[in-house]
Amino acid sequence: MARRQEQGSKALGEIILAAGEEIVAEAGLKGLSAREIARRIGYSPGTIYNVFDNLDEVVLRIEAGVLDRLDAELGATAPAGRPRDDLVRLGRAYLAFTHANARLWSMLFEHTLPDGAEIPDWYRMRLDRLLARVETAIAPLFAHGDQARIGEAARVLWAGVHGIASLSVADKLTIITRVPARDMIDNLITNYVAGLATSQDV
Amino acid sequence: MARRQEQGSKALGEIILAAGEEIVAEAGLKGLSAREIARRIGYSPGTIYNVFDNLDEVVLRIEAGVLDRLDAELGATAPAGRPRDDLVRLGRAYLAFTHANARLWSMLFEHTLPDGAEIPDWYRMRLDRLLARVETAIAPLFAHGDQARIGEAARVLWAGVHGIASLSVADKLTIITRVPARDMIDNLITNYVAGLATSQDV
DNA sequence: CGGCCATTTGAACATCGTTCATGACTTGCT
DNA sequence: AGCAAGTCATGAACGATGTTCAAATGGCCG
Repeated sequence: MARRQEQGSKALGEIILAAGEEIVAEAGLKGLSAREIARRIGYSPGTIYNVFDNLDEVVLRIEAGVLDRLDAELGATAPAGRPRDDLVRLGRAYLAFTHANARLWSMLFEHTLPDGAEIPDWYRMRLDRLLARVETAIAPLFAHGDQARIGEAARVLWAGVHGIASLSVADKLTIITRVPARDMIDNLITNYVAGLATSQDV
Repeated sequence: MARRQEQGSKALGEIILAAGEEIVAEAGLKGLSAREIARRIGYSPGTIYNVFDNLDEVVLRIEAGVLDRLDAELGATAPAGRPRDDLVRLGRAYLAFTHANARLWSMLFEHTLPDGAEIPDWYRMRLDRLLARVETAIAPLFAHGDQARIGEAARVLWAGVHGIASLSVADKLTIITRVPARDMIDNLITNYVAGLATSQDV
């Protein structure tokens, strides 16, 4: 059998990625396998390796799609120039996304490349794009053009929010009186920004 | 062949865990397999299942050992009653540990339990023990006995530090001018604590 | 109609987690 | 001492996995 390609008008690669994403959303990264993808799309396992080098590449590309969707959702909240509020909006949107896409989002951190492998540029660019949103929101707190400090603060805060969301989704951060992750993120952002204000001025 | 148990004076379970930890330290969670453990300790794969229910249990117990070691290292830095300094000391010790034990520590977050499974109590207790250290260090910033707020702040800060260390080890947080994770953690703690001071008082 | 060639296959290899009937040994009792 | 009971370890077996690649297929062009 050959020449099937045109079936859905979508390229085979996209069909594979769509099926893969579906699997991860349903069963987590552990449920993903070349054979399961093949089963769903009605191809044989070998076919996947005609399109991608290996499963890691498939995973990485699914992740890229997730990052794109996250970026799109964050884009819905336009910064208004008030750092705390803008950052809280971003943080909440981020948290909402991680909960609405828990398994897909967990994948980004459960998955690790084999030893030698490097994170591809097109992946790193997507991370930077997300960070740029945080930088934009936080920038008013710093002297104009102090890009180094802005970049650091954005990464610190972003990583912090990520840590909360991460531990929260994995349920590794419970407290007797279950404080919602949302409150924790508000707490982090509010206090961090307040702290910045004591040392830094517009 | 039976009755080998006493060989190293250590119980078989401990031998398995030691071998497992060695494997993860060398090759990461992906390198761990029942068969590889068996190979190293000179037993057959089946033996491991006489001691543990499944590999997840082995992993969880290795993780518990790592948490114990981390706790021991954090214990070396006794709090002096100055929150910012105490917290920075904790944060740096934490970061140092994660870098000295990168693969073992990454395991804690790469590994996820199958769908139904719950995190065991003896595991959760170890997390709480770590958090208690942060609570102790941060407590002076709050009104005596305000345990709820102390608990929340400790978790917020701890998760934040975790996020930085996590993204840093995974190399997912680079900035043009590579800011060291150590500076980022100092930055987070300093500003968060300063922010707390503006709203909260002793 | 014939042949080229991109596309797809599926068997094959080495690995994995897990189970469990079988066997080998120790121990304790008579 | 001899035997039974009980403990511990085995390793083959099952159904999975990622990955490779020679072979088979079928659409297209001449």
